[in-house]
Amino acid sequence: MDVREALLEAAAKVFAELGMRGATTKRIAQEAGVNEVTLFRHFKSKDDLLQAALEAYARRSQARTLPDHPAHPREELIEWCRAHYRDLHKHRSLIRKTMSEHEEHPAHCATGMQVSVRVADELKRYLNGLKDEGFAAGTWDALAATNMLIGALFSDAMGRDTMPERYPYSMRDAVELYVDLLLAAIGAKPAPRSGRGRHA
Amino acid sequence: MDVREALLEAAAKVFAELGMRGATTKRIAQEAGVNEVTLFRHFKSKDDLLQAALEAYARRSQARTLPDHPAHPREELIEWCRAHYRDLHKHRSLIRKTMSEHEEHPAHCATGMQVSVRVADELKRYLNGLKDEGFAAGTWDALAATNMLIGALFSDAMGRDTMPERYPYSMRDAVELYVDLLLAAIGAKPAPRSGRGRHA
DNA sequence: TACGCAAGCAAGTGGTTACTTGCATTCAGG
DNA sequence: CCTGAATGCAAGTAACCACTTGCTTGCGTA
Repeated sequence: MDVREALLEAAAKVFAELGMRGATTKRIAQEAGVNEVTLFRHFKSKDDLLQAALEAYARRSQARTLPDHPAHPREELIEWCRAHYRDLHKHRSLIRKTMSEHEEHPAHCATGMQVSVRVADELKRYLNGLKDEGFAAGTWDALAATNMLIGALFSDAMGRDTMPERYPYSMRDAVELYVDLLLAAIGAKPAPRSGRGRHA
Repeated sequence: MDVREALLEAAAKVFAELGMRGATTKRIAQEAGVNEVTLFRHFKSKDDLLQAALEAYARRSQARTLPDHPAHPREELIEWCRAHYRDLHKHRSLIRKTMSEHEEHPAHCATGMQVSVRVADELKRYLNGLKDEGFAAGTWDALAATNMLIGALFSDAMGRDTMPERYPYSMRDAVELYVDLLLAAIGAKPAPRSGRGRHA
């Protein structure tokens, strides 16, 4: 079923550009290189197609993992955040459109947001690990710290093109800046200066 | 010109619900309690009306100010962030729609984003003041810290209804949690415990 | 009273939308 | 060679869209 696959991909792309209302069946079919009628032979409605496309997107973006036991917090966090940031930035249009569908198509919205929820869970687990294994002192809330870091990455990835004046530093620097601020916030030791940055 | 005012308000409301494509002239006129033709007598096109409505929104949300010279950083920040968070949460639908218009209507998007840019400027100024006047030690980047705190507030306000599982704590607690994390991040003294929280 | 302005109303225009129908084409497998 | 499934194509339907036109109505003011 190559056609079905092409339609899902085309739907996601056109949806990212034009949103739910703007993504017409005609345009999606064109993008997929098939006849509009074929679209309706594979999916019973436009809504059905978009839902499937967003589910495929959510399934495709598998969870990036952080180590079960922290060893080099700064390096590990930076590498993970960089990967997460790349995903956010790459799919920023789709994410923006998905969020804005919350009022009219809550199901579509929820499907797209699954990714963020999984990502946040993973980071929270890791930060709790930092606390448990003595890498960070103090009485901070792991969930709040998680949401703060993910929120910084998210806002940066969403706002960098819509408000460039707010983000004069590079995307690469951004991740390090946020991670270092977070590490300071949770009272993390300045890191046992070992093999620095060996990230993709 | 009471009708014009009503149309601007109605346009913003309907746009927040349905987005640019969903906000039909018929629906906006209905919401404003006037005839659809009247809409076109006041604005030369739907695009024109929406642009004016977003400009009115941006103008209306005047800048909240932080003190020129910090005295009680924690209290001042919490009060200011609470006000900012309230605005974000109140207008979250409109903000989401505005952001998602970036590809198709960059002008509308830019107009709506002005608010955020002004808010970020104000916070950055204040954080630099904290550094200059010895309230916070260390070598942190004021812009990154600004974007981190605003990003946390923004993501929370946008995500609280679309991803409730990520935000089990109350909106009120959220602001304090983020502010305290930021203060720790920038090495702020735990505050000269004076007259606590006297916020609206 | 007469004028002019703002608004309402009914109708229409030309275009687009999601989705359907009927029929012709291609092509792989028995 | 025949069958059946997947696709293309042309056309059509009923609804909706932004926007226009022509005419009427109400109201303040000169």
